[in-house]
Amino acid sequence: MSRIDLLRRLDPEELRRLEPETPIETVPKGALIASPHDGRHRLYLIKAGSVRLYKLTAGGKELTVDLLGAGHIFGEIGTFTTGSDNLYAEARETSVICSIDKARFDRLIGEHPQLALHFIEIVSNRLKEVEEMMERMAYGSVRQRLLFLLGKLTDKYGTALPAEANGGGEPGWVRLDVGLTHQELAAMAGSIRETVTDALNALAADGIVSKEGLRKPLRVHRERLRAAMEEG
DNA sequence: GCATTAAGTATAA
DNA sequence: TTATACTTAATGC
Repeated sequence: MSRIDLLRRLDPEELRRLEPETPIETVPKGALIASPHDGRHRLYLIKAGSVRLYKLTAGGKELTVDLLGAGHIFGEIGTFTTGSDNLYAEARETSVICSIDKARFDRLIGEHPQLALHFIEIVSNRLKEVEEMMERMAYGSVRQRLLFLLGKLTDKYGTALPAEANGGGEPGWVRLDVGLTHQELAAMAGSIRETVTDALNALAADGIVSKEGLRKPLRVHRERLRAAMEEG
């Protein structure tokens, strides 16, 4: 959702100057990077790896809100935020995270006003995406919601698969290498595991997705997925 | 192995 | 569609 590197617009010289001021740390898989309780109001930039953002539901369960990869940003500084409050951020794999505090962010914005515009752009895109999600969630069937979710995830994390890599040598497949269980997909799509299992199997029967194997990445056929979403 | 977790199925509500 | 429950498959210790 925020697949834009906030700082990429700075010239290399600026970045070098900023380097010593923005702590870069390597966090191991499974580590908590930020939580609502740590009181660390910072903006985080993912240099490498991937991060899962989640919040706790009333029932105490974790609800995955978003998955982020290299170049994405998240966090909250002062009154600016890239998402809702009460978010936990967990490293899904060993990741390199760089963070910036409010004072430094403010100064950066002062020195590079274009960064503020860029920041707004990122937040706007996110808002747009969330509204689209709400619409789908409210009016679509589980199949539709799942298609939408898979589409989003595929756009963000899909890696194109060469035609030869597939059984029939068919082109157009994309590998979706997110370690999400049916359980998690269900929570994200507002359904339950069993229904997602069925829906996913139905999609597989329709040739929209295909399984590489149990507990292996899913493959998604972008065009057919788009077409299936059109069908309402 | 044995326990734990994920996924697949079945059946009732 | 969802809830409940049971089976089967993988994975980690």
